[in-house]
Amino acid sequence: MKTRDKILLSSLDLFNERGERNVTTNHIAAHLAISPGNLYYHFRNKSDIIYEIFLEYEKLVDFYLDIPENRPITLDDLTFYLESVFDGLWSYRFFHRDLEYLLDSDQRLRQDYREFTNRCLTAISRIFEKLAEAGIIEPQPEELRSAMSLNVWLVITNWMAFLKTAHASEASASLTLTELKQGIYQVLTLEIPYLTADYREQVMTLREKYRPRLPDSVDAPVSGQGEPIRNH
Amino acid sequence: MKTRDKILLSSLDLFNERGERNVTTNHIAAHLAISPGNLYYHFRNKSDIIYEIFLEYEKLVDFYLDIPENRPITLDDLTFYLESVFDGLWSYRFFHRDLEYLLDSDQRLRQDYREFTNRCLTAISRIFEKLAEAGIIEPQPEELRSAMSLNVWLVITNWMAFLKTAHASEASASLTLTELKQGIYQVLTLEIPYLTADYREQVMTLREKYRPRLPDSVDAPVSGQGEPIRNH
DNA sequence: CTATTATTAGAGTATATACTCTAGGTAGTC
DNA sequence: GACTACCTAGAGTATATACTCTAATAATAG
Repeated sequence: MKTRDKILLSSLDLFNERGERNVTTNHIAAHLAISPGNLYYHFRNKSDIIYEIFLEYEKLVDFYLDIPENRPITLDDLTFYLESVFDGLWSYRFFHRDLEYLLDSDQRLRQDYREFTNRCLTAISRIFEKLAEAGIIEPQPEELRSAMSLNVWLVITNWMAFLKTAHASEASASLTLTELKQGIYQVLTLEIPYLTADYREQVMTLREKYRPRLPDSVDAPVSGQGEPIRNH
Repeated sequence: MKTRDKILLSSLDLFNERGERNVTTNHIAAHLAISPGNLYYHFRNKSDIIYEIFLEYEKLVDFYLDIPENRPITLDDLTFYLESVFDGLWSYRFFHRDLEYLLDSDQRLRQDYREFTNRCLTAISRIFEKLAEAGIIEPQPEELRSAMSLNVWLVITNWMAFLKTAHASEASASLTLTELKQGIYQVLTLEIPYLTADYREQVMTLREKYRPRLPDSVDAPVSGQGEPIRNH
């Protein structure tokens, strides 16, 4: 594998694991056992590395969110969208964590991310439209649909961050797939009221699959003392 | 005003304006025209400053979210909660921006924030319950109510961040009150399906007040080139 | 084989950052 | 007036960070 690609991969891993803020170019080079000079031969600066990683992320999500226009949408499609998007979020989770800083540091990224967001919002809205066409949800006026899409976007893009903050320890290792996928549960919660009678059962069953098990519950009552603090 | 309090105020201002990451203790001291030594006489380190600011924030929100248990809840109460919470978010907006990093750097903060989140979720859930008791929304089973509360929390706490990313320029000055309050519009969108016939009109009218004006619309189509980039 | 280009090492640098240390002032109190 | 507790200045420091520079080594083309 090309050094350039190794740099991108390692950077992504380290960013995800420790947060972009805590990962320096020297760390990346050290992790790959290459020299800083070598790293800077392949990338002009840290921003460029991040930008290229974003392009990959963007491509991945755009690929997942390609809505077929020649056939009706199914519940399987919906499941696929949700699973894929959360997988993508997981793979590039560092990105949303430091988003504001990253956008402030790179105007290209800001511009591209803006357009990316708009594409996603459009896609979500289109999915709602097609779900309605398929008789899975009731059709909604454009204005409501776009407000709902925005809410879906907010829940999706911030679910990971919420999970991290809800945890008693900073170790990302403690994040379980169950918790991650509980994001799907939350998104489906948004759709419940709009389900048609025909599909209500099916979607509720689907949602149930992602329901958090009690011991993991993040919003459990805190009447007790909570876990004791470790590793401080 | 005591130097200690001036430090807290200036820090909050600078953090909000430029982001915690971009504000050093030296900046804070310089901004107040005091020496770094002076600053460190009053605070052991940067984390302590942030922690105290969080305590203020926490107190403010806890105060706002005090649910009266001796009388039914009204639509005015709901408006007050929403307005207050968004005002609070605005005043301490730096906090949610760098939340993950801050929690990773300070275990006290992590623990407190966890409990704070849980109190807020409980309060939101309680508001839903009382809205149902007041006949404003249909009563919902506990499980749905808590999932909905979590969604409300996600929308509220991340609305500001979304706005910032949706903007073409990094200048926070460009954030308008209209946009900020559009967060309320988004939250009320979540409640629409649950409104009772009796109150539907009223709530929809309330929501309409926060509806974004078209020129400011953040999710406007991007078919054009978008605004030209300035100040880069 | 040679000339050119691509890649790499690794020492080095300018700047920044969180924080320390010492010495000195100020305000109140007996 | 002297003692004490509080407050402040400002120079200084250890460490980190993003990035540069030079020289050497591989790879490739003709």
